[in-house]
Amino acid sequence: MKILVVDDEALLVKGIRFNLQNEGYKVITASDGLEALQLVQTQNPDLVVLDVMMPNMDGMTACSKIREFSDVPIILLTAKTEDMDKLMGFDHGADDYLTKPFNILELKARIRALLRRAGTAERRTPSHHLTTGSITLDLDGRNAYKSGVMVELTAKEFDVIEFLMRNPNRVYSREALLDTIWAYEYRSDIRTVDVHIRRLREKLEENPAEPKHILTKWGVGYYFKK
Amino acid sequence: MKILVVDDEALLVKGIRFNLQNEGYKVITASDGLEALQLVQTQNPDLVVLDVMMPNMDGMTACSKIREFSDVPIILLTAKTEDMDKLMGFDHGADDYLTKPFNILELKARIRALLRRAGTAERRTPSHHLTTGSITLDLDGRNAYKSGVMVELTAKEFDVIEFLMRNPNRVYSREALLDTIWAYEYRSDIRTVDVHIRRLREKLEENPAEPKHILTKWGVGYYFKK
DNA sequence: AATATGGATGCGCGGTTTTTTCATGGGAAC
DNA sequence: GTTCCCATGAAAAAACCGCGCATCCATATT
Repeated sequence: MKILVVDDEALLVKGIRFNLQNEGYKVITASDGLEALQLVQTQNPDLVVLDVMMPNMDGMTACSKIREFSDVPIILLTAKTEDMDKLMGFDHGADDYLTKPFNILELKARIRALLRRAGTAERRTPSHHLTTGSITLDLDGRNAYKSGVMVELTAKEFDVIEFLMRNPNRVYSREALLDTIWAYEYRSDIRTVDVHIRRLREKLEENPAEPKHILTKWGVGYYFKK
Repeated sequence: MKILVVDDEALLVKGIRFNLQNEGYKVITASDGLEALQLVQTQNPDLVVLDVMMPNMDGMTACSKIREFSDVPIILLTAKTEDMDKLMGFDHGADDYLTKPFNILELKARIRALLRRAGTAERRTPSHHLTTGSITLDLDGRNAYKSGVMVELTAKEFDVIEFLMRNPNRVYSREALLDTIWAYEYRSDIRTVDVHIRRLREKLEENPAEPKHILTKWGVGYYFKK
């Protein structure tokens, strides 16, 4: 079981890490919301402990954003009880809350409870997502997430990346892509595929010039590397 | 249990907050009727304590307006016993009344009683509402509320928005909407969907030209963003 | 029965966004 | 070094949506 702990107070994180590792959990850490978002995406933890007060992106916002693409159980930490009130009002999608300073035993108990619940209880509305590395497709909303940040895709762009991600590590010629994705539409120029690949790289790759997932097979076509 | 306390006398609010928090309740506050209306809408408290004399919108009016879209228990506070007589005459939908100055112990007792009663009553007749942001659907009355203000919807309009709000963040093509909402009726023109979406935006969005919830997914269809 | 009213539907124009096409330069393969 | 092949920028072409307005239809009113 892998737990992501997010807080900008290094000492507190160190303490939690020590305690949870003693309990047999794997622990990864982040010090702000943005980092947290990326780690949830790339490391796929089984549970997240998230502080509310943080630089870059606060815990509430991070929580909402994580919920856009993941159902991982989340525990929010807050410093004051008054903040807690505010927290409870809005639906950030957190599963549990804890006020600082807290008893480490209580945190451990709540983690156990949540993991048990997540393991048995049926998920809320089963969300339809497709994830590889830092790229996630939201099949319902027809959008993508790059390191947890939403990226809007056009209709054709989505069709192309969905097909490639559903059949990873497999090379498709431009003709094949036109046949499957453009199907019975007017048969367009073969270079059209290139342009869509370019747009996808611009939107989804960290460095579009050196793509890590949306790759070219020279003289053959394109493929999605998992 | 979350309680909304509404009064323009800051000192009194502070006192009530202190006492109720000691009792283990979460407390949120407002200083006039308008603010109260919004908080009931967005924060969904379990009980409301409402002063009658207030700027912007008095407690009686606020009470009536809250009743249009919520069954939350309400306790009205009034300064003079004479006003109380008047109050009792009209039906504002309040559940209990208290004359200032009151004993804090009495307020606490009445809150306990109301919450207990609501706890059992709610299980029998759950109120049917669907809320996101400033938009609320009244499933029984088949009307909508925009920031607490009632908006009349026609039959088809209600069908469309109800379906979209029950399945938020999910894109539906016009065909899919016609199939599910228009079901077995005569299959109308695909543009019909556009027109209903337009009407809904005019009625429910703050700025219909820049909708925040009822959104278009270019080349695909429409969706309700939560 | 005739008329009025309000909702649902159909159509087309104009502006916007997406998709496709095209030209050019730079890399990869041999 | 030569020959393909692909990436990139720009711009044309096509597709699509929003909106006003006309029409159809059902129900209520007189």
